[in-house]
Amino acid sequence: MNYCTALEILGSDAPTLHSDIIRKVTKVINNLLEELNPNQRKAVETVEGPLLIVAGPGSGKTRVITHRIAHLINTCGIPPHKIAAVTFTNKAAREIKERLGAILGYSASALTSGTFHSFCAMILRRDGISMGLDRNFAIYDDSEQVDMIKRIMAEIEVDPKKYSPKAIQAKISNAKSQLLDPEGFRLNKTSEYFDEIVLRVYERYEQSMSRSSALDFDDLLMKTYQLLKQFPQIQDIYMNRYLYFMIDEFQDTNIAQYEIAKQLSDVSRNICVVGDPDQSIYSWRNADIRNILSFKQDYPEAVTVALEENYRSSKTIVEAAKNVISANSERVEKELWTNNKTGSPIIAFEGHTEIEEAQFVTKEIANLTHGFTLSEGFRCKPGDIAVMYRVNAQSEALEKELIYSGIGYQIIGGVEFYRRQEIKDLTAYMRLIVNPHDDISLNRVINKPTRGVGKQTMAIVTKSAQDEGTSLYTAIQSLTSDNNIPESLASKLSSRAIKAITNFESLINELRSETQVQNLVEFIELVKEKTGYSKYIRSFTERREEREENIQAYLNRAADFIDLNLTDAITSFLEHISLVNQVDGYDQESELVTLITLHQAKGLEFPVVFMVGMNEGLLPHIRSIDSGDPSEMEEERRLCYVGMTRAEEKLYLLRAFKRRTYGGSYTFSPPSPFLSNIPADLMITPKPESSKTLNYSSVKKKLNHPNGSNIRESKKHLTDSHDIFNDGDKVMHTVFGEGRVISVKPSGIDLELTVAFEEGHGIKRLLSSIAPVKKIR
DNA sequence: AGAAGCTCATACTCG
DNA sequence: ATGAGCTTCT
Repeated sequence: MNYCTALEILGSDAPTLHSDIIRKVTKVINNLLEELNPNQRKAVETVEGPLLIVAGPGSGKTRVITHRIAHLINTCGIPPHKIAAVTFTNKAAREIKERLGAILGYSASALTSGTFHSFCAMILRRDGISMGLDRNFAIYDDSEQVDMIKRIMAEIEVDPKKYSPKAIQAKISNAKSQLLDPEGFRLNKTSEYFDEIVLRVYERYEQSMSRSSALDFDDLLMKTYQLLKQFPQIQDIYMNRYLYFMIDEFQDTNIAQYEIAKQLSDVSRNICVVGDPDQSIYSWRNADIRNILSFKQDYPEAVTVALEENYRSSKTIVEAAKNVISANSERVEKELWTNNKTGSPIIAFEGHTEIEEAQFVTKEIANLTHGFTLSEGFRCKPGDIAVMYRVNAQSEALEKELIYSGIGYQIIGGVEFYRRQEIKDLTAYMRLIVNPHDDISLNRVINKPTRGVGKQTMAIVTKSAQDEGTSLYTAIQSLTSDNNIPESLASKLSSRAIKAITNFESLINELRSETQVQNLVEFIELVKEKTGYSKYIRSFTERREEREENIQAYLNRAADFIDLNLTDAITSFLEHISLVNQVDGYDQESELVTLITLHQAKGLEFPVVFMVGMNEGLLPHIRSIDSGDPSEMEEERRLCYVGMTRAEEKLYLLRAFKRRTYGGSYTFSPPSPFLSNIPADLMITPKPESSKTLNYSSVKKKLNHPNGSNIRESKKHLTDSHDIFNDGDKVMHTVFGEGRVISVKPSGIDLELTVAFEEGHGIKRLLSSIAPVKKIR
């Protein structure tokens, strides 16, 4: 391998800066020089027959996967197109291809790599027609699934207040993940009445989805399974196509995914699964950890290789993470060790509120990137730092502080781009053009902008579609055709309404037969104009710029598909919209601090990791606590483990003494119980400085006036002559012992203190003049 | 038909 | 705090 080859491999995204080139090339060459340890080598060289690789965090899993594929191609002479590697994210798939290219010296584009969902979508677009699927099927995400369920509940008169549509969606999704169609669900359901309701909805749901030529995420899997099962000749094609099948993140696959993998490797039995039970964090998405046990049963001859040496993290971090995960009881004991140096201690800090927590993060980031830090000598770039949290809402306080301090960040997820209103609207138009029977999309845009198609009209159209068992589009067609019989539902429509829906029908048909424009971007522009959506957006006063920016960003993304012919471009673009996930947007080369949820952080690594919200109620999340299900608590612990093991050199575990729940009041927030599993000698706790609390309104001021003065307000709760009590003060009560002040508010001439006491005394309200309470330290 | 205003439940992790 | 979904007003 020389520089020239390396540059070729870097291909289209080749950096322009010389130093960047040197850095990238050095990286590529280093990959080649990487040595495999004996177990890694065994995993790479075991190519025939079933193989289970149990890979701890940072144990070189991706390296093993790519080297194994390279070994198959280079040493065993297997053509790349005979190999499939299924990963958890599209990003991971891309990474495998890139790294493989670096090893091989040429791009192995013939290799099939992607997520299960994209892999299945491909199979269904190609061969689903055998089972009656429309080639142009729409893919519904969970919110569209819920929309559909609500429609059905209205139709069969089930009260959505009594039975939550979301809960029904979850049940249906769960059934599908286990390959249970409505009949299968009927045989497996409990005797609870709720299950009876779910069954009724499920049956009708399937009909409506089919009328809309739509598949949900679970359908992509279940229909693929059914297709391969019902049509052995199709299974044959794929079975012989993929002689080597690899699954990454196996601990987070569901039953349907595993069954498909088995179908595809039925002949060769060359199935290699890679996973770590300790990093299983998606059971709520129906991932089934039992797949690992099933694998051993289904393939008794399977070779198991354990990768236990961690190359990623310091001894301190590995030790701490091990102690946290060891407290799980539903767990197979597993080794994890590292030869890395001890490194710096974990830094634990409790902020007074989440704002102070965020301030600590911000200040520490500034220190780290400028060379002055709590642990001496450590320096890094903003791009080396990630801040991780349990729920997206936690990013708010962080963002405000980061903006305030002028630190650039990239946020992964949040309100996902493709889930924004205007983006969904435009996408609905695009989908409707490809597949006019898509009821959910039609419903979404038929009156956006307003076209005189109101609730009344849609109720009649819907009724007609239900009566005839057709899509809304078909119903509109028949209601607007000349030869409808007088006593039909059409007679209930005013001539104005008939005209309105006729116009919409022609609009869609016109766009469907559009042949003037040649590329996707021009086409979307055309759709925007012809549907009146452009004008509609301009008519907004609220968030107008943001909406327009979003649409511009949409067009920019569409530009990636500009080289394809229009039909292919639309299909690929829509597929992309449905199947990309949030982590796919993560830019590894970015020089910005990364804000990310713990779930999304799986598979990533950073020199410096801040985990914020190490509080009971957040991690573990209150829902898992409330569920009373011990296995949910264990999953929260695994989530904590995943977060900790992302860190290479420095790990911060931060919490807040009290947190704002939502919008309103603050609640006392105990430390996460997981913290107590970390040996004290691995952690240091910096003393909080005399803190000035930056409140939100001052940040807002700052944001609105970027050149305005640096207003930092300190929040004082006390103005009169009593003893000074502030939020966060430690106090001693003669009966309840030590506690901490949560809030202080005036009560007449007195002060009412809300104090959280230790040792089970809980939260008490006290009057400062009466209660035997004294400030300590 | 459609906008404005109201109440009410809802508030995690996501391909 | 926010939005879905309902009611009322124009």
